[in-house]
Amino acid sequence: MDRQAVSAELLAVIVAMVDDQPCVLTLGAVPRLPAGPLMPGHRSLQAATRAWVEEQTGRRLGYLEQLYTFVDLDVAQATPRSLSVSYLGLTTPTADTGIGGWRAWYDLMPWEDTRPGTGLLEARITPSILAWAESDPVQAAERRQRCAITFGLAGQPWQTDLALQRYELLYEVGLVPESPAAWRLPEAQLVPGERMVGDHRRVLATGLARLRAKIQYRPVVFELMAQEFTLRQLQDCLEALAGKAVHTQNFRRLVEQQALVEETGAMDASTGGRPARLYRFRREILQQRHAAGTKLPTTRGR
Amino acid sequence: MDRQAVSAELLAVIVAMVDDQPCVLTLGAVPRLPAGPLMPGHRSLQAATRAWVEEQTGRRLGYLEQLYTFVDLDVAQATPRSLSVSYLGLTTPTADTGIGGWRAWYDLMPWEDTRPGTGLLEARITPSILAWAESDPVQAAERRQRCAITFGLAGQPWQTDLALQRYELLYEVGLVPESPAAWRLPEAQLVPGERMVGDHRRVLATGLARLRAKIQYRPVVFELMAQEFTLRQLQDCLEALAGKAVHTQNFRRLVEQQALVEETGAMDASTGGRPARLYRFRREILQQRHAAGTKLPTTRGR
DNA sequence: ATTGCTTTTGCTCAGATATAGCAAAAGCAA
DNA sequence: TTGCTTTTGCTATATCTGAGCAAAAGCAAT
Repeated sequence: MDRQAVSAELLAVIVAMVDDQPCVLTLGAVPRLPAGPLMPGHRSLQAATRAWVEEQTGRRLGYLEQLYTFVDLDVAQATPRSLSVSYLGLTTPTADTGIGGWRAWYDLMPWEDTRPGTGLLEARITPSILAWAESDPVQAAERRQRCAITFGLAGQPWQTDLALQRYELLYEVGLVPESPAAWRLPEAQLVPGERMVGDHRRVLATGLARLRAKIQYRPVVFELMAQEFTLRQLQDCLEALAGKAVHTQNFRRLVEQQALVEETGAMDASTGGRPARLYRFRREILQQRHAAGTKLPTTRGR
Repeated sequence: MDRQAVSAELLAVIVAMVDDQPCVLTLGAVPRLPAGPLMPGHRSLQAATRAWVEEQTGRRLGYLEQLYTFVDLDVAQATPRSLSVSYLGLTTPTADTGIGGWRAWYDLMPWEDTRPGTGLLEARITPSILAWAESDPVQAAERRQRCAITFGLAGQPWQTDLALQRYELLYEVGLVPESPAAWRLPEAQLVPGERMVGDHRRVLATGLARLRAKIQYRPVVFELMAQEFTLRQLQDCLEALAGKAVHTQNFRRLVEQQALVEETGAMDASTGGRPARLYRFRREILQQRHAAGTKLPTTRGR
């Protein structure tokens, strides 16, 4: 049997909030995700990932979940060469920066932040992808639909967890420099955002999408929060992760109703306005029921 | 660098409805999942899985999605030996059975079917796991909670998509024969259900859980249905997958409201009662919006 | 002290959804 | 025609959700 022996590599998307910005742990000048090969002595893929990240960054990891596995082909022979198993990890930032550094994930994919601001979508991306859609008369209708769904055009809602689909579309259109289709466009038209080594930006998009989806049905945000926090800080964190704003009062109602948090009794007066109560995550809830996440109150109006 | 070369194996949980029973494709006398190594010439993991399943069973696959990747350890040296990438696939059964055969998944894990019937849970499982919980005074409270959540005891609702957690609990308690803890119990106390090769039953549980979860937020059931079907057949299918019954009228309202299906105009008179309209899945919806799945109407009372 | 600004917190209201049950419609079989 | 089955339509009630108003509680400057 022509069974193929390949090397296996672990790849980690490690997320933390730094200065109220969602960041990802990267290494090197051209950013790359922490990674390392599977080696003898590793008892599991998860343990191996932990070991590599901790060795490369001097940081302890909390939450860690498997993302996706894909195969790297040998370019010349189109033969499997190595297997990459990617993981998503959540932590709180520590004082020492270790070897690696935190990089704001909206510097790496600015189009994922739709909070009031750049106008990047309207000004740059929408025209480009729509032009691409029309450029092939046969598939135009289908392509238009795809653009509308992934980027929330034509009355479609913006869906935060379609991050991967959006990256794939930009890649296909050639709007990111790492795409083979990028030569078709003048460099000035490319979408801003720092590129990464290999297909790491794609893996990052996968992690982003997974995190945004997961947050909605499992209480994982708290892995990113300090021990004590105000509801506003929690909201800011979720808004930063989702890249969109939510209705404050409804958000509070949702969180309190679910009994995800409890008051510590202390207050935080450094808010600039009325002092806010401090809360902590009720860890017991993980054992008391199969707790849901923090659904973001949506807006009706488009 | 002591980089480890391992072999990679693909493993597939292929599901179809056969005679209104959810079944999984297995091979061999002691059931095992279709599998095969990653080989030169395979362009992707997904393609490799397709190839293997089609070769081993002579069956074309429709939907296919990656489940999970884990590493098999060399028992003696605790060194990684091979990587298994598991997939979940959905099809409709064809007339020819190929080499493999369909096996009802509730024969493999009877406890996952809670529709009126066996009383397996109350009579056999609940007492055993509660006894296990109490057997360690220190962890008793915690264990009791875990049992209650995973198996829906003490007022907790039964959650269909905790199939993996339930299997893991049974494994830990030693109620399944493949568990190393099974020696502690007399064989008559073991939970019924055919065992599988290696840890395939665990992989099956993973697939089951994923399918049950996925059905709720993406319209994948239709991959298991015939071209045309009555709403009752659709409901039967979902009930069989979820292993629990739902309120018929509300189910119909949910499905129609979402515009997931459209009438074909034809009727099916073979129902035994009033003839039912035939429907088909509106495939367009996949392109028109990011369509949701068929949420199962819940019941308030426990 | 008062005014203005900010943020937190409490509350309400209308529209939408969900659960549950009643009952008629439409077939077959005895 | 009667009894049985399944499909289908409809309604009452409870709950949830989106949206907005406004008071409470701090700080800073006047």
